[in-house]
Amino acid sequence: MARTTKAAPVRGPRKAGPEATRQKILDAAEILFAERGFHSVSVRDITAAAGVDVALINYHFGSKQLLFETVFMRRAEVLNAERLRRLEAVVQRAKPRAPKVEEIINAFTHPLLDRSARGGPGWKAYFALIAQVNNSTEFGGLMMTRYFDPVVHAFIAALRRAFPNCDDRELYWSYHFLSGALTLTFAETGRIDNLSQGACRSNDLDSVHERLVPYVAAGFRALCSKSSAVQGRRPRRAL
Amino acid sequence: MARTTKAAPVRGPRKAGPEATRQKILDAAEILFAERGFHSVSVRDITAAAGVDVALINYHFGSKQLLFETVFMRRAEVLNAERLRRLEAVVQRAKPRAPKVEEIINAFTHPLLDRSARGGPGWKAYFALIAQVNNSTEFGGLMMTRYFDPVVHAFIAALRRAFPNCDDRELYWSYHFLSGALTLTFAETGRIDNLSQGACRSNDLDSVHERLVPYVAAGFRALCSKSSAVQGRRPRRAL
DNA sequence: TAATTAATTCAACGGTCGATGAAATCTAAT
DNA sequence: ATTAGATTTCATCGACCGTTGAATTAATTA
Repeated sequence: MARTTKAAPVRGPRKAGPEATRQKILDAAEILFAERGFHSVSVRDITAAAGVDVALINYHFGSKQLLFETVFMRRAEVLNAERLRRLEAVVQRAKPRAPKVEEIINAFTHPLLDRSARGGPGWKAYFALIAQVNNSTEFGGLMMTRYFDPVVHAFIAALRRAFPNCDDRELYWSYHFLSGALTLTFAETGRIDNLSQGACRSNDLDSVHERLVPYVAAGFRALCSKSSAVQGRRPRRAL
Repeated sequence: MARTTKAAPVRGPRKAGPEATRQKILDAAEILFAERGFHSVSVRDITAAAGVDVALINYHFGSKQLLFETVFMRRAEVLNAERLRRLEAVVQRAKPRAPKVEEIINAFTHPLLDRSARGGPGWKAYFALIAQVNNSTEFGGLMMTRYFDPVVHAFIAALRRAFPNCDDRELYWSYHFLSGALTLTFAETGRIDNLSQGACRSNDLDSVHERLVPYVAAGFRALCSKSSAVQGRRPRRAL
């Protein structure tokens, strides 16, 4: 099994070493999982791309599945820390009032879209992976909940104060729509490029963000503003 | 190879026959692909669930990949026909004015959400499959474009008349956000159930639809109404 | 330097994968 | 009933899967 002793070398930079191996495996796995999904990537694909021996995945991570979860977790912690920090900053700056909806949404989305746009290929692959996991019946509910629930709850709490008369269900469904729009953006499937015949580009994340924030903010306001938008909308004609 | 002669038996109901075999395979494949994804389902899984011999997948469909595309195509044609019909009806009824945005969106989404809610397990699985494909880097851009572009172009055209002064890019991005929100809904991952601690249920598609339409309509209006929402919003502070 | 442990390499395990050729069975037309 | 063709069954192909034990090398400690 993997290292059972001596937490970490705690030594300065070294020529190579086990930690470098771990990172090479994680980096290669991240990109391959993002491109082709968990099941269609073999451990031999990963170790070949990382330039290491096949046995090292099981030595360092225990199994292919645990490697997958390690990939997923690695960057989640970095992200969540910054998202909570930004959210807190926005809330403090607006006190004693609630922040604008756009500011709350931006605190939630900017740390993601900014890294996908400018964080390098590792981050780009990571978000493409998130897009797959979020929409998969197999992993979706469990893994996203495990790693991202705290930050989402903080996000919802901030919005709850911005819409004090709003039923929680409206907030949750509004978040659900934001989540779908955001993760499809991460996937960068190229579909919008085909559809618009080049007028829009999947990888132009700054353009997406510029539009996502007002779009979603308007959606939140439509559902969550005081007089519940859904209840008294119209005689509830058949869907 | 598969049937090369005699287009179809063109005979009344029969006890079994090759067409029944084809349908049993398609039904089993649809559910398994939706639950676990293309690569983690084996042809033996499918033929076992369908109660037929392994060799029949290659005999009737040529390969596992072609079976997948047949599953994808089978219900797409039915859907697109009804969506175009509904859109046309909405446009005709509103003449000479453009229909309300909500009506256009509803013509696009209702045929999908209604079947996912009340069409039986085959339809439910089919939409979960769509959710996976739409967000996958591997298949997303190509397959969605191949099978759904015509209806999306008709949908965009109707919205273009509802927002006559709107740049096409705003329309395409707005559609992109709708697509993401809609397909995450199809996935029914159970995430929103966890997040809301039961207040919202992934499988309550009527509640989602009630909220999706006004949410998305508000988003479209925010981006697409006359004075371009993005251009003159604010001094374009750094994202 | 010798002993100890961590890290890596190598070869192989049993199992499953998608696919297919040949034989058997069934159906339809003569 | 005979024949021809469509469909199904069966056995098996070579390739690849995730994982692991044993041997080897490198690093650390005594």
